[in-house]
Amino acid sequence: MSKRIAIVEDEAAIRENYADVLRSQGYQVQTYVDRESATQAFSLRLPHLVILDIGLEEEYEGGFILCQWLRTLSTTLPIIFLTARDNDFDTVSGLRIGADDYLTKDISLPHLSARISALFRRQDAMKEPQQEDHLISVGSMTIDSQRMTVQWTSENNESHTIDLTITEFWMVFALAKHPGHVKNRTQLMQDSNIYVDDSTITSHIKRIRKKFIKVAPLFDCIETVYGMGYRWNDDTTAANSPKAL
Amino acid sequence: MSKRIAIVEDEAAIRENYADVLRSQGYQVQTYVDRESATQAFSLRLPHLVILDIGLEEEYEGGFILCQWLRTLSTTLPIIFLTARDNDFDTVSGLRIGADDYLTKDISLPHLSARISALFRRQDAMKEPQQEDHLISVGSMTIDSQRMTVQWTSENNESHTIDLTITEFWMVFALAKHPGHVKNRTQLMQDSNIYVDDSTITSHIKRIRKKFIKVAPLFDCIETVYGMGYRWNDDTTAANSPKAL
DNA sequence: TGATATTGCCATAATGTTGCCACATTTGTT
DNA sequence: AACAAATGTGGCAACATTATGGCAATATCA
Repeated sequence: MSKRIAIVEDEAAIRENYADVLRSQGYQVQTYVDRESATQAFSLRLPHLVILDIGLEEEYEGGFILCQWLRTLSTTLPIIFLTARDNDFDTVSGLRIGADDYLTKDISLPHLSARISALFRRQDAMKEPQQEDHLISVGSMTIDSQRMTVQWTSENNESHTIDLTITEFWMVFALAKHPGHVKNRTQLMQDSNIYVDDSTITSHIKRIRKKFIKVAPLFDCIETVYGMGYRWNDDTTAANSPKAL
Repeated sequence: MSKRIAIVEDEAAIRENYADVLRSQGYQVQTYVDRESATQAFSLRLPHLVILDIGLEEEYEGGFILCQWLRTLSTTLPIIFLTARDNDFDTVSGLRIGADDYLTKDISLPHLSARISALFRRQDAMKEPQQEDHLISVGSMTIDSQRMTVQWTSENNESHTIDLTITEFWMVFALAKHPGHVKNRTQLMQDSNIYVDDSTITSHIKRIRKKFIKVAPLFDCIETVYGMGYRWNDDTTAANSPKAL
């Protein structure tokens, strides 16, 4: 699932040099010699980043044309010009046309690679800015109500997805929404939109615990409060809890 | 509503020069001399873009520190380093720290201004949903919403056209637009502009899957979420881990 | 117009989920 | 310690949802 980078450059030596370096950084790199082959490939599938030379063989401004055409396809695709020409006029034109960066070929490879990862960093950061609403984090657990998924991050920082059914999901949701608060069986039923026998709630809790323990053997966030119901104990809550029985 | 740009720079001449130029471009510009005053102002309200000098009076690396601090406040705020130092080491460090661009002070003003507007253009483009984009790539799939075509690129890098009907196309589009998000049957109906029996949605999914599997036998991007609906599982989405808050 | 493609829906099979029971275990009380 | 109440566990049947193949109705196109 690494990012795909496309390089459009007519000079073979430069092209392969950059391609090799980027491949060694873990990117998937495809190279194109002229505008035509690039156009053809891009209309089938867009890469995650395009690096363009301006002059392409006969086409003195082939890169510019390609950039403009790409921008009609996607307004968000990152485009970098990488060219021998070093003059403000070209730079400004390139940026105006919709490039995200404009670099000259005397750039060092670490520098290029740093700019690329900065561009990707920015893109990833922008991807989900307003996602906060659907995300609820409690201790090691993250609930996403849009994806309807629950993720558990273990101590070694690996994150596992807990595969819950709808009823189980709503029950975890109800418990985790107010960590430390005891919910009795009636409340849990209401929150999960079911009306059933008390024993059924017990069964659900049983299955939920089992699913969590499967990926986190030490899981004990669902505490049973004898005679009252259940309570979600996140790691921090447990530490701050004054009474231990 | 014009964008607010903050400049943090200790040399008065340079500071005012840039500020004037940017103001003439229609931006609201605030200037700060040292890290302390900038920190104070940013705590109250973040600008839309920050331009930083690295060396601030006594603080040789004040800009770096400020950048790191800003990144803890916002991962998306555009930050540009503008400095006299011209060496790769600083550039790469700056970009690593989370800057979006790193420019030297000998840059021409039109060039600077072009870079700023390119940065804003990118930000604005990412804010809007991909509605505008004709081409959307999700994992191995590329959707052309104008030509209403879907391409699938297999592992051996061959690309196949998936021949979908209009209804099927809208359904794939609706699912792939938010990879990982669960869509129930009602939502799918709305997105596909049809109002039919639930079972009909099941049938459509069946036919869509069949068509994908015909060219990609291992296709399993459409996951059924029992009792909730369907979800498009992009290869990259699965690896998405929850972020720390 | 006929030929073809698309669509909605049904019957049936396959699968996933839920509710609850019997029994074991724990907890709180006398 | 003895007891009653509450909870944990495994399992299973009932139920709900989805998958599949097929067919008729409708739409589309040559």
